Amino acid sequence: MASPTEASTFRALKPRTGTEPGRRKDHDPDEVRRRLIAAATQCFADRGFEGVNSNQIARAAGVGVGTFYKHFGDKFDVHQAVVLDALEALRRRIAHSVAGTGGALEGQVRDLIEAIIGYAEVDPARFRVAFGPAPSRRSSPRGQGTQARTGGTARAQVGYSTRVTERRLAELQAADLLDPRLHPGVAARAFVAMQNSVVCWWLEDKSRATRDDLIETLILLHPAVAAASGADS
Amino acid sequence: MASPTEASTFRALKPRTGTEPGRRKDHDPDEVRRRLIAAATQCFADRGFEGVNSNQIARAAGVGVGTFYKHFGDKFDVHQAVVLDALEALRRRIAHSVAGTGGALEGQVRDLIEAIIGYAEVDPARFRVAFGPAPSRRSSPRGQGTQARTGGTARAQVGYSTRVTERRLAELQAADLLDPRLHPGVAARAFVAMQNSVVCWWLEDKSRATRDDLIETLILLHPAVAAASGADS
Amino acid sequence: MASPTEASTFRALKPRTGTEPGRRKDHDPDEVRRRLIAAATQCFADRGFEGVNSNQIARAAGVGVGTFYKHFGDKFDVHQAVVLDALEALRRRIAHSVAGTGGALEGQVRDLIEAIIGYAEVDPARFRVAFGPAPSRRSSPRGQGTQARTGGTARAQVGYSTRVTERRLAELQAADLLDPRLHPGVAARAFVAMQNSVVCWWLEDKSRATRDDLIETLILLHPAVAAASGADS
Amino acid sequence: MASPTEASTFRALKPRTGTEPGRRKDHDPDEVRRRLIAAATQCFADRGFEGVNSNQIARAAGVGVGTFYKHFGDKFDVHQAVVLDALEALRRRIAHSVAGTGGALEGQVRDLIEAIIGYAEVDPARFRVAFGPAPSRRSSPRGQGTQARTGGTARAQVGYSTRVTERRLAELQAADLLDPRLHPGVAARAFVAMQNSVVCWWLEDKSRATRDDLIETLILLHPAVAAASGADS
DNA sequence: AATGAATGAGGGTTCATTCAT
DNA sequence: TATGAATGAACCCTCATTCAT
Repeated sequence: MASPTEASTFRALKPRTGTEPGRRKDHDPDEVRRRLIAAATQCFADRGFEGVNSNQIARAAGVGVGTFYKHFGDKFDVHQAVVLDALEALRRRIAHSVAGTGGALEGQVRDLIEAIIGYAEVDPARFRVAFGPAPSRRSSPRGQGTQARTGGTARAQVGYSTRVTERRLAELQAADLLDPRLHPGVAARAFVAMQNSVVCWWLEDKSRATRDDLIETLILLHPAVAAASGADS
Repeated sequence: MASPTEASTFRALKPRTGTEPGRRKDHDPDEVRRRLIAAATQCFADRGFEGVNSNQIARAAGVGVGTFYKHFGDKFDVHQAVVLDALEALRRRIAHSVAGTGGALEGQVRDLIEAIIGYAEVDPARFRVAFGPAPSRRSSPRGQGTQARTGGTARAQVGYSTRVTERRLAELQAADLLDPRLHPGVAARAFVAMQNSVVCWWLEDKSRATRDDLIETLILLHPAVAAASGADS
Repeated sequence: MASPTEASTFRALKPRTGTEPGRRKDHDPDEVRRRLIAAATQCFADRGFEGVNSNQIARAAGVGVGTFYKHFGDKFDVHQAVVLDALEALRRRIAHSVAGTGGALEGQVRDLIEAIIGYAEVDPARFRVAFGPAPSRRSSPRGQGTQARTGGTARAQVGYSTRVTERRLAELQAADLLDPRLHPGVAARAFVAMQNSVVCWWLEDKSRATRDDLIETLILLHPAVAAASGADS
Repeated sequence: MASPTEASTFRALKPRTGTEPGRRKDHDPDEVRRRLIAAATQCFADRGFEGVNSNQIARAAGVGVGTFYKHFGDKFDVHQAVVLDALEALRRRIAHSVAGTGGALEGQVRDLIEAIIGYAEVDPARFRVAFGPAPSRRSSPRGQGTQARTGGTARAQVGYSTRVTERRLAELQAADLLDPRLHPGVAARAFVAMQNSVVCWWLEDKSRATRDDLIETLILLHPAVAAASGADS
């Protein structure tokens, strides 16, 4: 009866397409979303954007693939979400940190950089995913052939910080506190790139430089300090 | 400068096999390799690293897929080769350009940056491929399971320029010409990142800033200028 | 005509549960079922049977997926229901239309065809769904492995009209009013196929032929007319 | 040495992504294509268009999936190819068959129908696939929402026969040999639909009618015969 | 040496179906 | 009773890689 032969009959009946569904584990509707984002962050940080796939992220979040696609259009979408979350968290941290500071320019810059590095230390995985190299949306599956280079995600990622910095530099320039030869747009982009690159690199192996080396160096290279005019530096 | 040690960084560039004298332009293995690299550069520039595959590169080079694999282990290998070639070309350009310059520090920096931008303008596709965001080697396929983050290619790419810059900064610091708070390793990395990011961004749309804005800003932000000590700046 | 036997062909049309008197328009199970069928009809007409899924139909009907499965086993079931409803509506229309007609054979055929086309014009979406190409039940999922070709739905769809027509033709043949070489079964099937095909084609773009062209042609090709014996045509 | 531990090391080396390739089984480049078409024909005939997938077709043809996609864009493409091949084969058969016939209209029609049925008998699988219900291209994977209804394949399938028939009928009408009330476009479409439907139905179970019943009935219902004008019929 | 047809693992995505609420 | 979040098998298709020619 319980012969192997019968066992195979059993197997033939089991498949029940439609699969084992919905034992609710959680109740909060976007608790799942959060779990997915967290899982994705960890996966991206560990194995790189290209090194993970949607199934793995879903599994890591403890949900089915389908659930992943209920929440995000694709892998790029989750990445985007990670970036946006990180940006918001960082923004809050900066706002909070700079809040008190009043006058000294270098003090402000120091606060900013301390905030950034503080955030990177508190949540290194998220920092690296959000501010490390941006994934480029594979031009298009079955698509026609648009330019790929650094997809829209990158924009969002770097765009915000860049714009804020650019505006600040322009103000300083208008107030004659900054070398007029400095182009705010270029400088802003430059600073964001250096900051992201350097902090991610440091996170990979903190023994590469001390926290202070990092901070002091970034301060010295921040456009507002590096190109400050007047009797400053 | 062109010491044997440094030369070794540029592995396998033109093995210079004995075929030289009677080379039939089309079947010279070197020629094929060059065609493959050129095709890859164009493909990567046009559709992004992720947007192309080895077959397409082979086709673009006018050779069979098999031939591609005779010359390169995979897509990453060609990319590596593009980077190496670009690095060598840039190194030559810089060497040539800076050669004459003797004294003024800022003058040297200016020459360096002019050389970089000059190169970017002369061969923008190659510049963007070599100095734009580095491809990350997908961990799983054929891979052993290592950390993915910015693969070995990135190292090579950014490593050389970084090391050179770092050494230069250390020298300046030793000569008391640079703020001692600046960490040469961090600063070097920061400068290379900003330079790559900013120039690639500019190449995408040159109307974003004038050539001069770019140059002046990069000079001002170069560690050697930004953190120069003494009555200089 | 409306004998109990025939009525049984139309299974489950409006179970007429006891809820009738105090029915809250929105929660009457019958009302829900109707809404689902209407939504399905529209979806199928718009995007094709393969182009829609059960969730979309449920959403279009303004109910949850679960509710869909309370009423129908799957997509094929709703399609079946649409067909059955259409068949019933068409049957009523024909019954009504032909009712008065007494003698002339061609007159009867004309009435029949006018009724069909009239119905197609009144409710083109339903006509196309019910009488256009029948969906074929995918064999594997949940399926046992039977031959797929034109699933059971098709049977119902075409079967009724065909049987009625076949019987009618057999009668005419018995009365010596029809060419004896004509095989009623084949002819009935042929007529139903041509009628469905032609009317659906016309509905896609009515400028393809005038309504009259359609009617006259279908009459001429109706077996009872085409193969009429005697001094008729 | 040959401990279980080591075995697992082995396993880790084995996968060799890239898979067992290219032992050439055949040499003719489009022998493979033919095999794929034949396999597809059989699969479609057996399990319906929706009942098969590209992997199954590939396997049935004794090739890998990749090879399938080398030859056809997707499942619809093979189906198209089957249709086109069938159309061509049928066209040749008809051309050959009707060649000799000179005068009598009914004789021509009989030859045509005999040819069609002859073809259906010789290659029933192909006939059913090519002239049975056409697959409708799933509006679009990830697409926007175009009208789906009977895709382009159907067009090709039915279009050719229809156009030929239509032209023929128009000629007869011009020659006053056909009832002027008959609309050639409608009639042609009607005939093709009835013929396809009836022959496919018959092929499913030949005991449904004799070969002769089929032929005689189709002749009687062919527009050129059914609506012949003059003292003919 | 060069070729390119062939390969199949694996990625992205859909959807019929269930069941806790 | 109605809901709809959750599920994962199954689908389509790509592409790195091999090897017979």
